[in-house]
Amino acid sequence: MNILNLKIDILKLVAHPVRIAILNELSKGVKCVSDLEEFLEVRQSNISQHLSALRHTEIIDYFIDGRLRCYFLKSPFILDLLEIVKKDYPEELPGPECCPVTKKGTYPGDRRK
Amino acid sequence: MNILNLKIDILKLVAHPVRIAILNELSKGVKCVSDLEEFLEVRQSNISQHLSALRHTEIIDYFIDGRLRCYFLKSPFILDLLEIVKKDYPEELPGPECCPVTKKGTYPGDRRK
DNA sequence: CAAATATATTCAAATATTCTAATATATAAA
DNA sequence: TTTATATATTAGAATATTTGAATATATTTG
Repeated sequence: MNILNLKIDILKLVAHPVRIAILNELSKGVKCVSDLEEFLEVRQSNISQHLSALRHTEIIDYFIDGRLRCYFLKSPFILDLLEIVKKDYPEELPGPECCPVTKKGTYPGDRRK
Repeated sequence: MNILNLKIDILKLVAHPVRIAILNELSKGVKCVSDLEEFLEVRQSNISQHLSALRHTEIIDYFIDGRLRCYFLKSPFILDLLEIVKKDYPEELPGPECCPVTKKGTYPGDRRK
């Protein structure tokens, strides 16, 4: 698998409310599954399923302390991603000038005869 | 819809090889659908479907020149996203110290008795 | 060792996504 | 005004994702 496709798989995983909440929590530090259960309103097995998916893409890893599995973030890409997800974007991009009512404008390429 | 869910929907859309290729192309400038057809190996109707999805989430917009629809990027979030997708991440995050073989470590929270 | 706790896995149903084929629409050219 | 070109929409099949329920596994405690 090439790098782009790997990133696409990661984006797909992050694009889920429960998984993004898990990742956001792990970005603050090590958490065990019970910690996550405390603030996620989904069943335990479902949390484990999401953690499993995140593990398989090497986004997270864990160590064991007794019967606790302690998860932590492994991917620096995720930190950058979480950051722009939290960032506020009040403005649209400037964009090419075109009439906002008729949506008419001039194509800049060479396809026009 | 709140801001987080909007961003999640956007991530879901970006997490697709054809759509990310389209967005990457639009990040370089205005392109009409035929321009996109030229380097995407999918059928025209499929490209239109992807463009439609991107329009509905307000990621892109278009203007019309004759029979050409000229698409352009509207969302600054996408520019930041494309940038980190292209960025190289050679290192893993440092992570908590734990034995890489046994995966044993010490839970930092207060759940341990 | 038995019971309790923490977590993972499997399976199946429900739901969502993706793609192709067919067709529709709008503009321009002949 | 017929025809060609550019693009969009719809419908349906194929595929993938998500979740809950049930169950399995490992560790600790009594």
